[in-house]
Amino acid sequence: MSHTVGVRQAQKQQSRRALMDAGLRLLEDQNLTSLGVREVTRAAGMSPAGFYRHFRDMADLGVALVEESLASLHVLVRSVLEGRGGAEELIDRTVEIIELHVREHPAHVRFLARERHGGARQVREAIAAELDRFAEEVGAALALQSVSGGWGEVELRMLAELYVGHVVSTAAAFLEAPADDPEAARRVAATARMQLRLVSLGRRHWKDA
Amino acid sequence: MSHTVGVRQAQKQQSRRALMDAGLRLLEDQNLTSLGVREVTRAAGMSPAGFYRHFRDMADLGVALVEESLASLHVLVRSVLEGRGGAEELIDRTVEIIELHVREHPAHVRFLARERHGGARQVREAIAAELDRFAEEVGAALALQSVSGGWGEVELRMLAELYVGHVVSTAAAFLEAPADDPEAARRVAATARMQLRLVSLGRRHWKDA
DNA sequence: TGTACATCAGTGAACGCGCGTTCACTGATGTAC
DNA sequence: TGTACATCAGTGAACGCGCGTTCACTGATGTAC
Repeated sequence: MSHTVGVRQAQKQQSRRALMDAGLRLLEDQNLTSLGVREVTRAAGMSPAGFYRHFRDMADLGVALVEESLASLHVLVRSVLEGRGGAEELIDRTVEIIELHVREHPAHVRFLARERHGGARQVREAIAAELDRFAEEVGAALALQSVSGGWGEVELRMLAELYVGHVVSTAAAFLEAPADDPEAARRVAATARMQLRLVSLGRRHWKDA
Repeated sequence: MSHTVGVRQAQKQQSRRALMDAGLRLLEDQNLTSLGVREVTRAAGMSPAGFYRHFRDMADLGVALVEESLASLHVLVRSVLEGRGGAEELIDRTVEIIELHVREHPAHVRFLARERHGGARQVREAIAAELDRFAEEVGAALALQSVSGGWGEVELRMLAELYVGHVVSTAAAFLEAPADDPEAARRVAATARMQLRLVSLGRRHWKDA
């Protein structure tokens, strides 16, 4: 047998998960600033005092949720950037991945959209910092593409931010599409693809001007 | 003298304003769902019970704030759309107007950004409906431009949504730029202008493809 | 393997507090004559 | 203009309630020998 963590530590991990899962579920209908310690522990089947064995306060749990949510987003960004193929295929694939991500992690996406401009500074800053890192990563990937020949750092960054902003908008739009209306999701996808195509055209002619 | 409203009605109006102003101020640091009746009335210099002479509950006050915030946004959208001149001038003017608006109504803009994906459904829906109307308005204006010759309804709508999304992102970016760092605001403006230029290029070549 | 002690995740009771909402009221404003 | 009554925005007290946080505790798990 390989090394296993102690039973006690494993149980603690499990309780922490229960708290985070309960929090994430409750945050589908409310903001972090109005989420209560008793509310979360009740939903997680734990006594109120137990909360403090895991988190200093609610903002602390919020930051933990940011990390988790962004880790899953990171996977999305990477898989988009690693894509090979022509511009059209890349665009189709990107939109597909966004839609899939929203469908598989709706609570995470909703949490990020909600708290990105929410009331808890720590959480807001954690999200902003991570989105910034994404823009950097995207910028580095764009630099490698032949379409970006002769582009300066500032231009690459501006384009990267345009893309990141677009991903955020599109994810939010998928989230708002009612689950019982597949047509709405299809419209969101079609719009996102066209918008990416238009941006792609702009890129190709940027150095003509 | 022309007809004046009664003294009583004018005083009531004033109290309502005091409540909305106090609410807007308090909402700079927190979400609507965590804003309290007692908190707002305290800040407005009124007894808690007085609140109910003006609003049914907090969400009701929230909706009133949405209407006010979007009325001021509407002015922004119209003044952008009415602009005449070449593409470059239009872009410069648009970004200037966004920056000015954010600087003059920071609390309104912050409120909209925060509650757009916030916890109160009524408020969220009020904002979404109004942003939709903006997109429609922008689409109608785009249809009149010569660059859009031969564009279908769906294409115009997709472009309008791209623009509205960009305005929202840019406004949020201006908001996040520290007030004591004019260089940060200048960077946001420069990025926004470049992005609009890139989109503009994409538009011009859309029908070539 | 067994024993004696240490650790610490989770408990349950207790605290003081501010909350939302209701109620009968007050007194300035409005209205009818 | 003056008088008598109606309206109603805002008050202040009261209610029951759930909140966040603390505390000494319990008992399962971990560790040293």
